Amino acid sequence: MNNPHITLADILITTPEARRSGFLEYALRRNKEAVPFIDKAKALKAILQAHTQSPDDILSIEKIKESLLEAAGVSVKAKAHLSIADKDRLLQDFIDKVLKPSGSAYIEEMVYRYLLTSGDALGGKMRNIIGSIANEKLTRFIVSQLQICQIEFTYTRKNDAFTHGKHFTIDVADSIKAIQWTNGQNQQRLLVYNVNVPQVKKNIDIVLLKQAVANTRSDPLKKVLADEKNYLVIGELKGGIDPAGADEHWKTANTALGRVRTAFNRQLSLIFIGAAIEASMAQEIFSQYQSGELANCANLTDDNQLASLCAWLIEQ
Amino acid sequence: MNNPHITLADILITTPEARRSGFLEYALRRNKEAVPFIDKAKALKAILQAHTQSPDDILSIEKIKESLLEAAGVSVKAKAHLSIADKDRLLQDFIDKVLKPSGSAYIEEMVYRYLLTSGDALGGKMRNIIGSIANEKLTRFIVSQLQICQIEFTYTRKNDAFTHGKHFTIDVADSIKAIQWTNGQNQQRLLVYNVNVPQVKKNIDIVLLKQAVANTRSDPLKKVLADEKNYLVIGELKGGIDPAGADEHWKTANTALGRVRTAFNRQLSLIFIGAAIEASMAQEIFSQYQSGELANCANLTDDNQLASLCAWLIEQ
DNA sequence: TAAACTCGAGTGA
DNA sequence: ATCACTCGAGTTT
Repeated sequence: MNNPHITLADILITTPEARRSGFLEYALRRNKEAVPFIDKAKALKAILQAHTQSPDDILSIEKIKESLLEAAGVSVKAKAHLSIADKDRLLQDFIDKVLKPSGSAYIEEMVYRYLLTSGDALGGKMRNIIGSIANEKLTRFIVSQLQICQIEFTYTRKNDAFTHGKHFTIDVADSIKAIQWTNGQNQQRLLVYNVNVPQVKKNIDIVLLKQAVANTRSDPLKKVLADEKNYLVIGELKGGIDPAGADEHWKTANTALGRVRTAFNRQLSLIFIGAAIEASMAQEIFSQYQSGELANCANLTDDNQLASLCAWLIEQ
Repeated sequence: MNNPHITLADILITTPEARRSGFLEYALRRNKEAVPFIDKAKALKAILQAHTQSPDDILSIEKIKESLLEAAGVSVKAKAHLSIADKDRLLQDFIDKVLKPSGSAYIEEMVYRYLLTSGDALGGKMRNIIGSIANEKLTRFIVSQLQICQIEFTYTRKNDAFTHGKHFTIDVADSIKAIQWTNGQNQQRLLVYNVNVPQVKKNIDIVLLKQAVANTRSDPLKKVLADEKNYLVIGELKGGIDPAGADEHWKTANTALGRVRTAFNRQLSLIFIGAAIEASMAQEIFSQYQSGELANCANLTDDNQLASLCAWLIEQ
């Protein structure tokens, strides 16, 4: 029982207040992220007003072809899977069946449709942002623990060389790829985020290794990752606050952790950190924690739980 | 090896052509579903034009308060988790920081923002539709098998009484909740979709039982579901075509199936049907199929695989 | 209401 | 290009 704050399953459950606060932050951030999408829609409108008199003119403006496709309901993701013929058909259908019947309102119709697709895109973007905010919060707590314990550390953004921890500021926390330190027993420790673990051929959110590397560019790190003896901790982090997604994403995490258990011949510590934890999954998580299948766990919205987990992590 | 079409893992992999076709269908359907969202935006614009002269007038129009909140970036889902104070704050911020600075373009700004949120909503709606289309396809293949085998069956839409299969038409396939028949060995069979299995306290996509019920209203069905001896097959169905979601959703399905294995004291047949199957997960699925952990499996986009699975299913 | 279902919009390695 | 990560927009029971 490595986390003194996890004494029973119910403690893991996310409070309504944490949920409220999470959704509020989400709405505020979403409004900020909406601006460029709104701007692009306005720019599209301006181009259409300046360069078209009727729907038939639209196809001839090369620079808005992609926007036209998006207005026709095709996401950037979907585009990659469609053939040229599919896209041409969708465009022509869109012009004939949607824009032309709108008469003189064809510009408004196209911009409105474009915004619908943009809204879906904004939603996708937000989901990624929420994930990296969770990562950032974990980083802040780990760094705080290192500082409290007066452990010197280095960190790297992207795949650059390591910078001394004394240069660490809150504004770099969102781009940290790896942190390195020497623990109380004078052992090298390397924490890497979102890295492909070759033993499972899958990316893992949190990986703690017992080797130092000069940088996280492919080769030196790959060599360390290749040897399963170098692994200390592997963890899954789920930053989403939506209770409706809680069990869904825990099921995903659970299979991901199961794959690690199967792939590694030696036992290593597995951890789970989630922001949306509901009663039923709290039982499963706690049960795995009690049996040792999970070495540690925490609710990301509970500072005490998270701090305890980080304190444990840097001591491994 | 219950499915003669599943001879090796790679056969389960979704073809690029099936993917292309899936994304094309998706785009066409999305454009149809977009219409009411576009209409609501136009209606909102009309109300704003008719009843407001400036952003300050908006709050006084009670009937557009929810739309205003959505324009302010709050989804219907998020609304449920926010306090009145949160929502008031978001509304006021939206008016002060977004609409007022737009000057005379405040109506356009509000409608554009509303459309962004609507686009996310449309995306959510589409995801549900894709799921029910998959269910519908499975129903059509099962009914076809029953018809081919000249097995009489009854079906129920929603939770009504059962209707004789001779009344079955393609247009009801999307609302079938359960199908009942008597198999070759004169045994009662009941197939139910999306039903809560009390042994795991979770909903399961596909459940085959060996009891008949008069209707699928709570009580008679609940009694059958309560006794684990009545279960023959439990299955997960994943209708999504996006390869990026394939492993994600297989991981979810895998934990769901794992929960069933753990919860049931007797062995029962577990099956998996997915539309997006990638190489790596195909190996895992096939491996479970070979070991018997999965009794059957199929790629939803492959008619032969699906028909074979359905032929096996109605013989159980 | 609570709980957990639907799945692809992004992203990056 | 390939693969598999981010998570909440809907929905139902």
